[in-house]
Amino acid sequence: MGNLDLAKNTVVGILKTGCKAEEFLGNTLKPFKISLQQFNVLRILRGRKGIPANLQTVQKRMIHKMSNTTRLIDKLIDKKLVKRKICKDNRRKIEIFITQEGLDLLSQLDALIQKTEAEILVPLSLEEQKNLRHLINKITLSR
Amino acid sequence: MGNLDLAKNTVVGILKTGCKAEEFLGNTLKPFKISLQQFNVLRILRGRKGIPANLQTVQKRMIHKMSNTTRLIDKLIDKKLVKRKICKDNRRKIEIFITQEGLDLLSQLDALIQKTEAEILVPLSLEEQKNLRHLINKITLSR
DNA sequence: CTAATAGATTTGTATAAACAAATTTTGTCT
DNA sequence: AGACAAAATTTGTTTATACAAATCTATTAG
Repeated sequence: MGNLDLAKNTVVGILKTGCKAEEFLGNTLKPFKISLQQFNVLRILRGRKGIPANLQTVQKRMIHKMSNTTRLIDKLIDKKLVKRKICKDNRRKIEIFITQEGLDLLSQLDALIQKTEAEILVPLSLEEQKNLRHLINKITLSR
Repeated sequence: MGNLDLAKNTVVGILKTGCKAEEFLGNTLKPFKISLQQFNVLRILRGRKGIPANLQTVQKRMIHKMSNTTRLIDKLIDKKLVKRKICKDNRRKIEIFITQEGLDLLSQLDALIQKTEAEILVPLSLEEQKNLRHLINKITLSR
């Protein structure tokens, strides 16, 4: 393959791969009635191990930078997967926690998601996966 | 970097890179009031060089597999960038063409998009870009 | 302490997408 | 030709997203 349209082909490939990953992960999550974005927020909150997060913190770590995190959290609260808590003491910004129900759901999903990730990457050897991760990190970490 | 969470990190990286590309391209297109998906459909139609496409054909080549291509095309028709044509002769499926206005818009966008693609890939050398394209193709072409 | 300001969060509204069902078209068989 | 089955397209409805404006919180200056 030549490199006449290298950048174009590469970018289109990036988009397609992203779509494929979203599709696969979305399908895995569908039976559990949560979206990929909601799932990622849950994982962010779990990663904080009890330390509360405010909206801003969550937003910064989100993969999909959407303009409206409030409503996404609202959805998770409706599903009892997340709690909003207001510290009356210092009236700080609202703090967000994952509930036990949320943690349970995540631990149920962990294996399934891992399987899906493997499915997405099955065309690549371990060496190739490392290589891909390295190249991709160069792109995403260069903000 | 270890490979304990290799698959997970790689997939998250894929998602992030995809989002970054969508963001950059979307921002480039914003002043022109068309979405990335609409832009890609226009490019698909241009690529057919006058040969009409039916919905199915377009849908198959689309990067973002969405459930409703009809309305996306409707939007493009509203903007006069695309035409729907019905061959009365054989009553075939509806055929879709890009208009001159659509072609003009694309040729206006070509340079800008090329610049944006370069921007996205700027952290990578040419060799790395080729490498990335190769790895990514393995993933997307393995359906 | 109060006002002003900047930053964070929420709300309102318009637009787009997902999903399912209905309609239309195409191909095949009798 | 007519009827059925399969595929393609459209439409209705619900849900999610984008964007802008409004509200609220905390911080700083007077």
